[in-house]
Amino acid sequence: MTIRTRFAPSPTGYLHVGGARTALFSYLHARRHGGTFVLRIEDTDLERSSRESVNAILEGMAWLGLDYDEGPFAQSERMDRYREVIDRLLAEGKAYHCYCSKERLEDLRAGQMARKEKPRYDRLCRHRSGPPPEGVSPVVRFINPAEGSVVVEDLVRGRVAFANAELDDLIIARSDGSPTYNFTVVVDDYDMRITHVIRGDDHLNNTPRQINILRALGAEPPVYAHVPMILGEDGKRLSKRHGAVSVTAYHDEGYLPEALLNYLVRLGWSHGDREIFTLGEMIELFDVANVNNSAAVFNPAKLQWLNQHYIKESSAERLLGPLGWQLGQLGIDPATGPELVRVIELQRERAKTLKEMADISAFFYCDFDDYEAAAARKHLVDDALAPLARAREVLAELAAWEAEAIHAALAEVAEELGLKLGKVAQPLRVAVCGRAASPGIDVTLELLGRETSVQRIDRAIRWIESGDGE
RNA sequence: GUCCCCAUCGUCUAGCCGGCCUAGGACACCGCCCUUUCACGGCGGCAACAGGGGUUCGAAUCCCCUUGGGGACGCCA
Repeated sequence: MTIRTRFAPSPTGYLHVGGARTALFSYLHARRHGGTFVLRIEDTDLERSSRESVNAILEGMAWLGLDYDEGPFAQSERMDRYREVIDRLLAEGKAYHCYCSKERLEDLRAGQMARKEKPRYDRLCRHRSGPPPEGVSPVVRFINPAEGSVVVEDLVRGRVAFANAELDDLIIARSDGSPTYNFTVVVDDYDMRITHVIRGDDHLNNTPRQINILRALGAEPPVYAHVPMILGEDGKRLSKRHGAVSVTAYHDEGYLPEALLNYLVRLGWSHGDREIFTLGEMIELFDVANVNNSAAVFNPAKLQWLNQHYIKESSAERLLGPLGWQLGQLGIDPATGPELVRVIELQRERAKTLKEMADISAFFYCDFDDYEAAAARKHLVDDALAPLARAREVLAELAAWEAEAIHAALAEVAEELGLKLGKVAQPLRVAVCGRAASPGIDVTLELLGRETSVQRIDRAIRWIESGDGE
């Protein structure tokens, strides 16, 4: 039998890193075994679902490169099918109408909590006789076995047993007739012939209910694998207040999808001491059975390290698109300055994100407004006037405008003035970049071009002379 | 509260079918080196088996309890 996995997000927001990780695991499991990866949109809650969220999820998946073989299927388009199965369960006496009001249900719950019991439906309507109450649209409840237990043989958790006595008759259709989550999941996984359900830990408790429904339908349950949750730094479930959690936010912040994927796969899974995996390597090595069983704290610093790693390892061509996009966000058109590939080669080891790379490379393409305060205070001082002026003269006359010649010229200026190279290079750097950090001053000047370099040196000299730094 | 799950450095983890562990790697952090700045790189350092009982010649590894954390308990998914 060929393996079929699925990712089934509900479109109530953006693709979350937690969701992305379960998607990745499901994807890897399918790919690893030459199976099929299905994408299903769980939008039975029309109130909270939106088209924008669906698009955001699709975009996130595409950016990460998690391609699916079937779907996206929308549950909202399968309502007839759910209705059909509900009717069948009703007809077979495996489900019943419940007329209990929300108020009664709330009171019931409150009373049980007060008695330190687990809140569950008391099955009043299951044993109700006589004509149905007037004017009440009932919900449909599934008849859960009252005794015995359900054993889940979970691929990551191992054997987990739940007593049926802990479960109640859950609602499978609302009073408006629409089906609920635990029911649609079951019907879909069944209809779509899903063999392996890989999902978040938070669904482990739903599993026995789903298995019971599956059995009532005469179906064999799939294999389950419940992967641990991702927590924030405070140990609480990861959410927006922990910072960026949506996949697109990471794109916007200048992360490479390969870095996010690599980070995510190492959250709960490992292969010896290895840290770096390409998607292809993950497919080759990943095994859900090796997924950890404890929750993991999301660590942005490590993600950043991986991102920097991939920035360093990628070809300059690979970074062209993403960096161009970042520059565009700054209102810069890369065509107006030095060749982007050359800039990338100079900056790739100096940035943890592409956004940062755009920030520190902007000066190549447009004039900056102000000098970085600390840098100017330290380097654009009276003592810098002489080296700046001399460097300006020499550079303006330089025969060949290329790094080697520039370096030689600056070294000569330093020697001539009896200064260390740093005393020449640093003021120059601040003059042309606006900050005290940049690639080597020689290549920086080369890429910037003679005209711009000289202009900016003049500007710095005027700035010092006018005492703007005082 | 009830049920379910989890528990190795600050974080991700290796180890987990017991001895090779004076517990390994990575991130972060701290030093040193390289150096025209910032990075990169190199070298070194700090730092953990939650606690208590068992089982055993021997436990991070197996069992139990405690504690701590997470999750579920909805006409949300």
